[in-house]
Amino acid sequence: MNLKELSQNLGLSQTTVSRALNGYPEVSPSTRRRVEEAARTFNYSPSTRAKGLATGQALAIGHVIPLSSKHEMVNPIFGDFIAGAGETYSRHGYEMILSIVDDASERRVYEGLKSRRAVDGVVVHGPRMDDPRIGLLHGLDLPFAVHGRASGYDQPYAWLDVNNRSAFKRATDFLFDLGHRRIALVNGLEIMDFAHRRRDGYAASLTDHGVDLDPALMRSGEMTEVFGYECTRDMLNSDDAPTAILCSSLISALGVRRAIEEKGLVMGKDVSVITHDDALSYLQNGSDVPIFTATRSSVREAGRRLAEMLLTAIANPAMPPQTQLLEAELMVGSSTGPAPRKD
Amino acid sequence: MNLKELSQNLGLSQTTVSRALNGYPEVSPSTRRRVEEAARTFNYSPSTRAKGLATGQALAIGHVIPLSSKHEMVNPIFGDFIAGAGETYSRHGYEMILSIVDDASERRVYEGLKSRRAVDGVVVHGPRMDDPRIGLLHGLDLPFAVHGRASGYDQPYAWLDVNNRSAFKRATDFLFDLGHRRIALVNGLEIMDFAHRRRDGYAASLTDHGVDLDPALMRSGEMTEVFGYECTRDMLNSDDAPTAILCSSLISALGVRRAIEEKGLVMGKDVSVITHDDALSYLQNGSDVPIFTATRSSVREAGRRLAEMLLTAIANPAMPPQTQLLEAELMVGSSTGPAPRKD
DNA sequence: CATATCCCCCAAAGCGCTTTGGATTTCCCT
DNA sequence: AGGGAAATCCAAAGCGCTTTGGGGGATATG
Repeated sequence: MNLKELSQNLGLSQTTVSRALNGYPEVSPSTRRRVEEAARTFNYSPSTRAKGLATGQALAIGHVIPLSSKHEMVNPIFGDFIAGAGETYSRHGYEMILSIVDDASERRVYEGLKSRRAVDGVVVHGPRMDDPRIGLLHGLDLPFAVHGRASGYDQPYAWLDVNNRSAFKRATDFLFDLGHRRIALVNGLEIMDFAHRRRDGYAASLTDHGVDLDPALMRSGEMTEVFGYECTRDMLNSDDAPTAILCSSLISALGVRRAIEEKGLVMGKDVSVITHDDALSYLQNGSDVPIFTATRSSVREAGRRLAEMLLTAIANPAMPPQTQLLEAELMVGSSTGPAPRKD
Repeated sequence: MNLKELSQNLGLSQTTVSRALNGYPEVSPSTRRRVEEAARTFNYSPSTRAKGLATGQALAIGHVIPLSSKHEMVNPIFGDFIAGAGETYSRHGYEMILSIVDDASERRVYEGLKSRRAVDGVVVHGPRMDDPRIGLLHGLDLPFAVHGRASGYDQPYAWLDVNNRSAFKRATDFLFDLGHRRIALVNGLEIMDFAHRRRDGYAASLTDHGVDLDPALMRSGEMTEVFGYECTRDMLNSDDAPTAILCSSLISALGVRRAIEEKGLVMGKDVSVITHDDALSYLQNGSDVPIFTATRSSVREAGRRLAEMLLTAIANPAMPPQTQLLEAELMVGSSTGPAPRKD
C-alpha cells in the first residue's frame, strides 16, 4: 500500500492524505480522522526512502564501531550503549544504522555515510587521545556526538562523558582514607581517552597524598578477565605487593578477584579492590549488596542521553555544541576494607 | 555532488554516467574510465535513498534485538554477532539497521520495517520455543534468517544454529567418562530454544548412562555471573553435591568457579566444570591453554555466515531456505578431571 | 447582494537515481 | 558507395513521497 493507492481509496488527493497524516493544519478534523483510520486499517506507513528523498532528511543516525584490527575486540560496553541509544531513536522515529569498521577504513566510512546521504548524524565511539575523527567530521560538516572525549582537540564539539578523572581520584582517595598506600591501577589501553583520564585521576590522588607513582603498579591493556588476573597475580607475587587495586572494568575485576583468592588472600581484607562499573545488563555487580566497591555509571543511560543530544543538535543546527559530564557514584561494596597492618 | 552535477561536469547524460558507474556494457571503455575517475575526484557516491527508490531495493538488513522487558538484559553475545554480520554486509554493500525492541512491540516493528520498505530482509535473534516471529515473518513475506531455531515450528525456514544438543551431550558424556555421576546443569532460561536443546543433550547423556534426572541439579536462569555463583554455592552446600557442573555461558562459569573456590575446593580436581564458550572477543577463555574445558563455537563466525545466507536468499528468492548446523568443538582445559573418589 | 476571507482541497513539480525506448554515429561487408 | 549491424549515447518516465501555488465553496462583512 502506498500513498497513491491510499488516496485513491479515500477519494482524496495525495496532498491531502499526506498532510492529514503529517499533522498539517490545512485539513479538516473529520477528513483527518477518516484518513488516519484508513491508514491504520490498510497498514500504511510511508516509505522511508521516498520520504527521505523528498524531505532531504535521512531519519537515521549512524553508529560507527571501530574494531581494532590488532585486537579484533568488540567493546563489551557496546551492546548496552546501543540499547540505550536505540530507545531514544525509536521514540523519535529515527533509524539506527551500524557500521563495523576496522580502524584503517574509518575515514572512508564516514565520508561514505555523508556522501550517500545515508544518515543525519553520527555517534563516535571509543575516542582515543587526539582522535583524528573529530577533525574529520568537522570537515565533513556532518553532525556528530562523541561518547567520551578526545583530549587534545580544542574546538568545541558535542560530547557526553563520565567524569573519569574525578571518579578515579575519588576512588583512590577513598583507599587512602582506609589507610592504603600501595595502590595499583589495572587500567584499559591508555591510548583510549577514558583510560588516560582515569590514570590522571589516580595519579592526582597519589600526588595529593605524597606517594610517588610506581610503574610496577600501573598496568594497562585490553580489559579482559585474563588481563586482570595476570596483572594481579604478578603484582601480588612481588616483594612489595599492593594492598589495594583500582580496576577499570568489572570484567577485569573478576580476574583480579580470582588472582587474589588463588593466592589464598581475602578480597576486602588482605587486598581491597575498587572497579569501575558500567552497569552492563549482563554483568551485574552483585544482586542487592554490591560485591565490588565501584565507581558506577550506567552506559545505557549514557546512550539514551547522547542520542537525545545528537537529535536536538540536528534539529537546531545553529545551537552551539552541547556537552554533558556525568559523575559516577561511588558504591561501597564488600571488596574494600582497612589496609592490613604490617606485622 | 549528485548524478546530475557529475554528468554535467563530464558533458555526458545522467544515463551514461549511471551506466558507466554500474558496470553496464553500453558504454565505451574510455568514457567509463573517464567517468570513474571523475567520480573519484569529486567524491561522488549515489544517494542510497534515491537508488533504493529507483530500484526497489533497500540495500539494508534489519536486526531486531529483543529486549526482554522483564530482565532489561542485552544479550552479551550480541556485540560479537553483529560484528560478524557487519563484515559480510559491508563486503556486499549492504547497510545494517538495528532496532532495539521490547518483546511486546516486536510484531509492530517487523510490520513497520516491511511496510516502510526499510530493509530487504531481517535477522531474527534469540528465538524462543515456538517463537511466533517465524510465522509472522512468513506471513509478512519478508525474507529472514534465524540465529538459532524455534522448535515447534515445522515449516522450512532459513536458520543457522550451533548443534547445542550434541555439544551438551558430548560434554556430559565426557564427564561420565571421567567417572562423574552427579552432574549439574547451570543453564540459560529454558524458554530460549538454545537452552532447551542443551538441556535435551544433557538429559540424553544422563539417560544413556542410566542416571536419573535430579531437579535439584538442574538450574535455569539469566546467565549472569551472580547466577552461576548462587546456583553453585547452593548445590555445593547440599548433602549430595555434584562433582561436575555443566554451564551454559562463560560469564556464569566465572561465577561457578568463584563459588567452588570460595568453598575451598579446587576446580578440575574437586569439582569439574565444562562451559559453553561463544568465543566472545572480550571474554577469552584463557590465553593459550583454555582455563575452562568448553564446547566452543564462535558467535562472530555465526554472524558472518548467517548474513551471507540471508543475502543469497534475497538474491535468489526461488531457492528453498538454507540451514546450517555448526558443531561446537570440545576444548579440554584445566577445569575438568577425574571424579574424586569417595572415601 | 456583492465582495473579501477562510477553509479545504488539488495538480504538478521536484528529490536523485535507474531504465526503457530511441536516436545518432561508427564500422564492416559486399 | 550503400546497407545493416554494433556501438554509444541521450531524453524522459517513473520510484513514493513532500510541498508550492493555486482554486473553488462556504462563511462573514459591508
